[in-house]
Amino acid sequence: MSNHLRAVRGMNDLLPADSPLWQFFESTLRGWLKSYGYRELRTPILEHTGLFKRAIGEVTDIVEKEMYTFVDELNGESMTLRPEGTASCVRAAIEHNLLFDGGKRLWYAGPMFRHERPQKGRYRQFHQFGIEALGFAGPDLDIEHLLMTARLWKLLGLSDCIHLEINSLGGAESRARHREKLIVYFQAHESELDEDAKRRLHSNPLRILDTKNPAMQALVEAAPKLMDELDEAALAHFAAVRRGLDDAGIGYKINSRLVRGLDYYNYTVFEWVTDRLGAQGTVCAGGRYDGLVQQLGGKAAPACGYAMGVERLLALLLDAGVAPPADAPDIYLVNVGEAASRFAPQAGEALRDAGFAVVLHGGGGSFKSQMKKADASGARYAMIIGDDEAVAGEVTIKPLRGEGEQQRVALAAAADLLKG
RNA sequence: GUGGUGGUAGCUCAAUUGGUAGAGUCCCAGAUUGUGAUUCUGGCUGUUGUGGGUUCGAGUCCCAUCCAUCACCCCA
Repeated sequence: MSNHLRAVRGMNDLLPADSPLWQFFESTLRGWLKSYGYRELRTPILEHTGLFKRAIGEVTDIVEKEMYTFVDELNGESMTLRPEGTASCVRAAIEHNLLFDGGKRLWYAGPMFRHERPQKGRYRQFHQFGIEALGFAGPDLDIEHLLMTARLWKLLGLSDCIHLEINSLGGAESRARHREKLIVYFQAHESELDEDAKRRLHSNPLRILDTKNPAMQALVEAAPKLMDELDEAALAHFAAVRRGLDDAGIGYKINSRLVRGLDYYNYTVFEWVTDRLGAQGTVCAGGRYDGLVQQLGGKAAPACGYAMGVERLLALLLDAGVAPPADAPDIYLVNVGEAASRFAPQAGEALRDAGFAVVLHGGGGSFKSQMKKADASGARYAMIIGDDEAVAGEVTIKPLRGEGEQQRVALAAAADLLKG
């Protein structure tokens, strides 16, 4: 541990002791996704830098200072490790004409990369799971996404600690109008702005609304509201989304300051947040991005989607005391002696043929130490083979967990004995 | 990227005003020469995150650096 070889900062090893929780999470997701008819899309982890600049927005923090961008020395191209999943999905959908016969429901999962200062729930390589519904207009897919996430929290047992916040950003014209009014408003109060706000005044005035500075709360409260700029279509869309939530009995809070960090969003945006993870409380977030497909060179198509942070959800599961059982074989095969060590692999294969998970003791050792390993493995049964069993073609089966006597039987009868 | 706190055995932690680094657990062996999980006995494990400095002497004080953590920032 004291040597100089370490993982890169902010990038973590996932150890065998951690993987049962990941596997529980992933298998829960697979069943849930299937129940909504979503299909997996896998894209490369590396893309041309231009994709993210165009999709996410040149002046966002992600593009300005958080991307792992480098020049491929072999051909001079600028490459970027993906900081999020939506851009790649849309790129792939356009490239392969996935929308030629109508809308598509897609999901993806995998590592994303952002060069941020690590803290709990925020890593430089982190994992996202996300959904994109491409080619669907109208509020029905927005509603579907909110209902399905609510169902997932229930499946995971997290409903009590996650709550929903929604907002509508309206269309591009509304946002442009609002932006101008904001700039005028904040310029009139420039002396009251803090450093961050001054910096954002022209680059991203919407984000000033998000400030946590208590001294600016009153100023922000009185700022022009985006909601006042929404046109009829946007208001109707938002009303329909809210009605869908009401119909489903899902509680939510309208947060007029909720703005997403990526430029491509319009209309509905939402975040599922928790108060149990400190500053990194957003566990799932997304919204509608009707302009992105066309913006990236495809035929215009409406779309919406969301992503969730896997590490954050796993932290919540851990916090909630969810602990899937560790991996354990059905049978641990103890073998002592030369004849036994030749017979043991055959016995192992025979039991695997019958569907059992069998760990063969390796590396020799005394009978006693092998029994200790058998117990520590978590196996339900120890299968014991000594030289006398081996010569007779028999095995001794000893239950390690419950009651029951050990029995010695012919190998051919062992599977039936264990099943009965 | 900015500021605060912290790093001692695989794990959880201890070490009086600077005086040769310790316990539990884990692991290994034995008590029981073919029977685990309990008990008893014995044993192994460290460049005190790393590199410098002050000092007769540094886990302890100083500087730098790395990592973690909390907040900011950002966002999943």
